[in-house]
Amino acid sequence: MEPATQVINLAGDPIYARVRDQLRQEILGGVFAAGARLKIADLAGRYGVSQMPVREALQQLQGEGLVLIEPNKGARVRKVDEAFIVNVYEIFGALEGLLIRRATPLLSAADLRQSRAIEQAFEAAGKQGDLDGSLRQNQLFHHLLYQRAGNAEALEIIERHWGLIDCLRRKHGFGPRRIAAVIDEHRRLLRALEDHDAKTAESLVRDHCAHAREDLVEQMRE
Amino acid sequence: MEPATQVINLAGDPIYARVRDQLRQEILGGVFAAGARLKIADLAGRYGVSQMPVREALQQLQGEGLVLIEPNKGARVRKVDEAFIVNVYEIFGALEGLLIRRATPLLSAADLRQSRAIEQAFEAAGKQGDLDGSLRQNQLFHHLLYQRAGNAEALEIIERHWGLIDCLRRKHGFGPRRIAAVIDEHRRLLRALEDHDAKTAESLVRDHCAHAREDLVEQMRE
DNA sequence: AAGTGGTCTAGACCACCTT
DNA sequence: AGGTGGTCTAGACCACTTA
Repeated sequence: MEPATQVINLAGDPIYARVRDQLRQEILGGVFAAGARLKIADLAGRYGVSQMPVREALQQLQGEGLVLIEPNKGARVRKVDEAFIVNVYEIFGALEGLLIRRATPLLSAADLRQSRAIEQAFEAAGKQGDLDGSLRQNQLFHHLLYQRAGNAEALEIIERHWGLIDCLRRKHGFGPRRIAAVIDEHRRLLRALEDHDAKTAESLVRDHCAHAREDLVEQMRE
Repeated sequence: MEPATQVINLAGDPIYARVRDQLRQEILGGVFAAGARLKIADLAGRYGVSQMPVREALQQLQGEGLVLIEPNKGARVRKVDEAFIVNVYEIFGALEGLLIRRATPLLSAADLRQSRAIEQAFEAAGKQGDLDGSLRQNQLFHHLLYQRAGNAEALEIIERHWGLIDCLRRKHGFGPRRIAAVIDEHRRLLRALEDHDAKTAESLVRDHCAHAREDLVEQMRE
């Protein structure tokens, strides 16, 4: 437990953010068993910080669904198994479907042009096997479109869980044919958006989420 | 600003919970203007507590969408206007629709019996004009059904926003014919559930959310 | 260059569980 | 009653903004 990886404050962002990010990675990496107690004092010692930033990090991870806090009782690791991934992707499907449906009639020609540009950057990164670039461009692509729906609250919920899924993706990667499939799905989505066909766009996005989930679950099984 | 309502710790629950609940009520009650800075030191003084519980309360209210925090910048009140209410109810519609669809095939005879019993308690409270009882039974009714979907993460997101909507309901009440309409919608939902008709149940729940939103927005306009 | 206000630390306090 | 561990306080620290 004590071979702690010290948290160093290189950049100017708060310590609780670093603790949160590292703790997320360690939970997803299996350092803490499912259901294990996360004792604040232990974590504070482990990361070389005091208790408060740890508390804040735990609260934020609870918002992502990774951790469960009971008042006056403490925090536990929530099990990140297939059921959990399925749940998160079900939320994605429902909310991203909603957002794309609302966004479709509101997209300007400039929005569509920018989406195409980002999609091309995604394709370039994908073809080079640049996992990090792929994830970044992919998020940009979806974020731009969903933003136009004008539902900041729904977008926030999605983005809160996105970091978690990205973390798993970085660990497990994509399946051999998944990148090509994503490109195809993105292109079809762009076509539906250009036609202002909200219904098709919604069902494409829902399928997109379902396929992403299937691929991630499959990668995690290996 | 300083005629503070002291937070007293009557029961055994944490101070941050009380600060959170009172701050929520005050934000929704219009004590803090939309977009106003929420300075931690001010709030700490106002409630007679130190800064940390205020920070925690703000974090949780951010999870509900009521407050926006920027690291190293502070917290602001998010405007609770019609657009915000619409956004929250859109999230409800998407997620509750998902949960009832998943729950329908899994409901046991005992579940349905219990739902009917809660629904009858709701009707009794409604007919007596017991607003508090109505809200409580209504939440119990939905919670029981959604729980069976087995998506704890989605349920948590819904419940996190429920307190906020309840707070608005307590303030503005229901429209003259809304209680009767809710009873009708609940009964139709129960019938669909008994028929294990997930598709109908989902569309009933989505409509239910839309109608609830329309009524609340109308009540708030007065 | 000082001021404002968010963030962090150390330690006290207190709720809950065990004996 | 004692222990464990979550919660709270007071004040120091530091990031960001004004001039």
